[in-house]
Amino acid sequence: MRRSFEDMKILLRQQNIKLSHHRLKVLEYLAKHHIHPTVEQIYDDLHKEIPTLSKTTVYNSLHALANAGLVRIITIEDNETRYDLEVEPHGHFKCERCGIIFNFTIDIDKISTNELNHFEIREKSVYFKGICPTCLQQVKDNDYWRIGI
Amino acid sequence: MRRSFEDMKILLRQQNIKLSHHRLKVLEYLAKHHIHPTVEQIYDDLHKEIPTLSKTTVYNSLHALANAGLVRIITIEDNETRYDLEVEPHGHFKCERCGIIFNFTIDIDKISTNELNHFEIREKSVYFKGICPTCLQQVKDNDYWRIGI
DNA sequence: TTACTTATTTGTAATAATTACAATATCATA
DNA sequence: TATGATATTGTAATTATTACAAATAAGTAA
Ligand SMILES: [Mn+2]
Ligand SMILES: [Mn+2]
Ligand SMILES: [Zn+2]
Ligand SMILES: [Zn+2]
Repeated sequence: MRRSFEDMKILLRQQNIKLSHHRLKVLEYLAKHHIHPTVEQIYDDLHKEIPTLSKTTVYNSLHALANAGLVRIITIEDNETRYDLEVEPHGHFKCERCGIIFNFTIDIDKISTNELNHFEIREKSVYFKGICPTCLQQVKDNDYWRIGI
Repeated sequence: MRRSFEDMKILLRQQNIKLSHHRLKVLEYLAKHHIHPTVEQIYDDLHKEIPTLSKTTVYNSLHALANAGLVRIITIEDNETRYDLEVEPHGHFKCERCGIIFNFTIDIDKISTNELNHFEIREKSVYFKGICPTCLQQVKDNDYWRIGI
């Protein structure tokens, strides 16, 4: 249920957010790489293509896109913010060994919130941490258990 | 279902974590102030009592206590880490206006995780953002709606 | 107690992510 | 093409966290 690139352009136009070259490149990057990238990753990769791109512009673009509701900001670790084009509610699992962030579907409404009746909820986040299957296998092959991860 | 101070001391001794004066002060602070404080808050408040306390020690103590399983690290915003003595699973609601973080109970196991069957889950987090009842009222009294928050 | 060993604390410096801001470039429209 | 508004850049500032070595405190056994 991912939005098409054209739909996103329309959304941006509706909200009077200019479709500047760099913004579209950032958007395109997110659309191509569903890996919840960091600013660093986006900047490093795009910089190869667009040598004049600055990191500030990546930040600016992501904030503009987030305000427009096209991009979701994911905070799992306090030392890195990650960005996601998928704005439909879903959970995130971060592997503590390889760092990859996986999506998983959740029925967010099953989380009872009767205690929050008088709160206005604007955003819901669910994230898990642990070890992914690939890393579990590697860990089994070696004996890294001893060192904790 | 909060742990008693004595129980926590026993846990620390079991794990061979020394009950140093400063660590106990940090622990005591968390026990008295269930406000999910930042390092800054802990440091500022304790520093009045213990003028020789350094911020590094607050970080060290919190990490030691977290490793011992007595303290939970909460990452909601990427620019501030918060700490919680309550390690039983529960959700957090952060008010985007006043910044207060509220607890709420969740039945974490209701979140279906069949997609994560082959993952080893070590930690689950649920947090919401929005506006708390107090702020909603204040906002209604004024007309801050216009400015978005 | 004392001497010795080990862990903690301190203070400062380094790191790293993000933001602020002013100058410059680009875009949209007339 | 000219004009005004917005986007982008580059740099500097800010801020949270970590690294590290020296000083201090705590723990232990004689
Ligand atoms: Mn995602
Ligand atoms: Mn809590
Ligand atoms: Zn992994
Ligand atoms: Zn509030």
